[in-house]
Amino acid sequence: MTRWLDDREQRAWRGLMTMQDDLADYLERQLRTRHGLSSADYQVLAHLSEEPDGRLRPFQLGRLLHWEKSRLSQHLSRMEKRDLVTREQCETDQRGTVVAITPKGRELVEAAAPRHVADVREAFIDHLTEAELRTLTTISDKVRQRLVSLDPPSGT
Amino acid sequence: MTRWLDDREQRAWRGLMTMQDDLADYLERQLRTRHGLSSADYQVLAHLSEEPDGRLRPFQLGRLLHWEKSRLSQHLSRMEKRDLVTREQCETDQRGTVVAITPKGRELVEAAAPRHVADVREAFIDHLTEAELRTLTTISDKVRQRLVSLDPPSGT
DNA sequence: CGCCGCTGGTTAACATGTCAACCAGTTCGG
DNA sequence: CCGAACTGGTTGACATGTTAACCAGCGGCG
Repeated sequence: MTRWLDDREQRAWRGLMTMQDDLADYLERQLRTRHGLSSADYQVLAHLSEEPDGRLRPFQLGRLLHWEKSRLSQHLSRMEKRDLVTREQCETDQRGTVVAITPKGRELVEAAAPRHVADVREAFIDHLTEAELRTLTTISDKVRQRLVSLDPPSGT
Repeated sequence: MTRWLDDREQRAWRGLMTMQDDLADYLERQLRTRHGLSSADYQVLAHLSEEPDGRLRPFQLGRLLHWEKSRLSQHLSRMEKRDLVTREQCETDQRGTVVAITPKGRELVEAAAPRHVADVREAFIDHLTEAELRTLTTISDKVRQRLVSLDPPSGT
C-alpha cells in the first residue's frame, strides 16, 4: 500500500539531505576557525549590523531568525559575556530590553562577511547554472508553501 | 572587491536554507508526536532493521550515519534505556559490542516508516517534476563533490 | 615473545537547544 | 480604576551534540 521512494526519488532526497548537512558543516567550520563565530552568532550579528543604530528588540530578532525566545535569550547572554552585544533597558517598554552590537561585534561580522559570501559562492552558488538557480528557487517556494499549509503555524 | 549575492542568488540560497530547516522540523515533529521517535532514533532503527539479523557493530552504524563515535555511543545508551536496542558483547572482537534492535524497536520503526515516507512525499517529493528531481540530483552531486575537495576529509 | 601504534568504544566536561514555568509590565473590557 | 489576559523576557531542568582524554584489545614488526 505504501508508495516507497523509487531510485530516482531516493537519490534526489538523500542527496539533498546530505548536501545540506555537508554545506552547513562546512560553513560552520569556516566561520568558527577563521573568526571564532558560530553561524548562530554570525546571523545575530548580521541582523544587528544591518540596523542603522545597530540595535533591535529581542522579539524582532526572534522573528527574523525564527528562533524561540528562550533560545534567543540564552544565546544573547552568551554573546554578551563575550562582548559581542550588550543589553540595554528599553525606554518605551519597561518589560523589554534592547540588544546592541558592540564595536568588537561589528568588527568581527564585518571581517567575516566577505569570506562567508565567498565560501557560499565557492561551495555552492558558483557551481549552479542560471537554470539551476531558478529551479531551486521554484522548488523551495513550492515546498515552503506546502509546509505552511500542512503545518498549523499556530498564528492568527 | 567582494562579489555579494545578487537578488536571484539570495533567493535561491536563502530559499534552500529555510526550506531545509522547515522540512527537517516538520518531519521531526511528525515522527516525534506520532511515534515518540526523534529522527536520530529513526535513522538508527531504520539501518538496524535493514540488516538480516537486526544487528550492527557501532562503527558500522557510525559510518552509515556519518556520526562521531561519541555521539553514537551516547545515543545508543539512551536508546538502550528506552528498550529500543540492546548492546551485546562482540564474539569476534573482545573490544567491541554489537547493537541489536529489540522487538519494541522493530515494531516502532515498522509502524513509523510508511507514515514517514508518506510525509516526505506529501511535503516534498510529490511536488517535484521529473526534471526538477533530476536537477536536484545533479546539483547535490556537484556540490557534495566540491565540498569533499574543499574539505580535507582527513583520509588518504 | 614483547613492545608499540592503531582501532573500537566509553566517559566527562562543556556548548547549545527545547520545554515549561515564571515574573513583571501592558492592555483592554467593564 | 481594576482585574484578566496577553506580551516580552528570563530561568531551570533536561535532551542532545562536540571535544578531548582515556581504556582495553588487536596486530604488526623487531
